[in-house]
Amino acid sequence: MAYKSSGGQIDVPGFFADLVRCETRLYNALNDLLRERHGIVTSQFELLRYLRDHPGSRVADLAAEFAVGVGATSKGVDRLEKQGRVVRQPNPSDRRSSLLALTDDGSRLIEAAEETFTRGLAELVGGALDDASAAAAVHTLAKLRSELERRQIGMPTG
Amino acid sequence: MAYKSSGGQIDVPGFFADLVRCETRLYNALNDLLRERHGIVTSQFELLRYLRDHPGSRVADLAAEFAVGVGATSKGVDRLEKQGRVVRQPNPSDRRSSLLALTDDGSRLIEAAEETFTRGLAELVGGALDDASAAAAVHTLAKLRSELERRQIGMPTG
DNA sequence: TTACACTATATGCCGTGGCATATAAATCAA
DNA sequence: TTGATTTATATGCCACGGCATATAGTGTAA
Repeated sequence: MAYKSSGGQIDVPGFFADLVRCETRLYNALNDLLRERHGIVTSQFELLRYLRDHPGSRVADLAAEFAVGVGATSKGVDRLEKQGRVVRQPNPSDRRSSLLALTDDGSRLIEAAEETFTRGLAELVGGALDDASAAAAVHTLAKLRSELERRQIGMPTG
Repeated sequence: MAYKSSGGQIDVPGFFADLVRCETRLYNALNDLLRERHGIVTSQFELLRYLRDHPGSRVADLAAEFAVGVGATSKGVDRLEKQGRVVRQPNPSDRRSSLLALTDDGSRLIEAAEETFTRGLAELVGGALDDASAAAAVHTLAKLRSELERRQIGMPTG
């Protein structure tokens, strides 16, 4: 296990490897669950959930939140719009952009999918977050995230 | 920040969101660094490093390590082989598979790239892993990873 | 108003991964 | 040994993201 190196210093590459492997496996497993029961994948789940919680967002807002390129985000919205789950509404104060919102169908979908997501994730993570270190781990990851966001690290070009 | 919910229980969905966002941004930033200086991306870096540390691995070993489909892994090896960084050697005990190894060029590349990777990552993560919670976070993530691997969670179909 | 820079989004081409399938080889049953 | 099953990898088609570029709209300065 990647924990500490001999000197007691943190093994940062080992931490990164663990981070990536956990993310990959959880994402894959949640994809399977959500695809089977609701016909969406995790990235779409996250996008829909964000729109539910932040109606009227623009493409650029989604791109910044998820650290994904604006072009890719636009295409992702296209797909959800084509499926009738999201609508682009004209932005009265800037005609270059649209304000995004869920359709009724999208709203129903996200409510059902969130149930699947929350339960599934809890089961996947299981007891691994129950020990004394877990709260500290959650705190550290939140801190790392906000530092990366503050420094705008890892934002794709377009 | 996703830390704890009001009841003191861990906010697992919040933890997952932070995990994914950290992974995305770090991966993106490391892609930029490695692409600019060595012409590879992070997934290729990880594959080359694994082959350096586990020479004679097969495609299936890489797929299991990275929780990536076997087909995708095969294609990834194709690309690195085409670039002259990896070779497929006949497996004397099973002619269906090949034993993979780095070329001299691949060896030189991974040594140089590891320097970039390690320094870059340390700089990206910065002080976010220096506080008292950090060791606990590293420990928790390692534990979660080994649990997911033990339960074979998130392994793609093919 | 007109010209020019800037911004927000959309689109095209490419690389990469998932999944289904094909193929070859190994293993097993008889 | 032969035929059936399983295993390991490779390949084809599709979904999706990065990056470069195109297009439309905004803001600014003359």
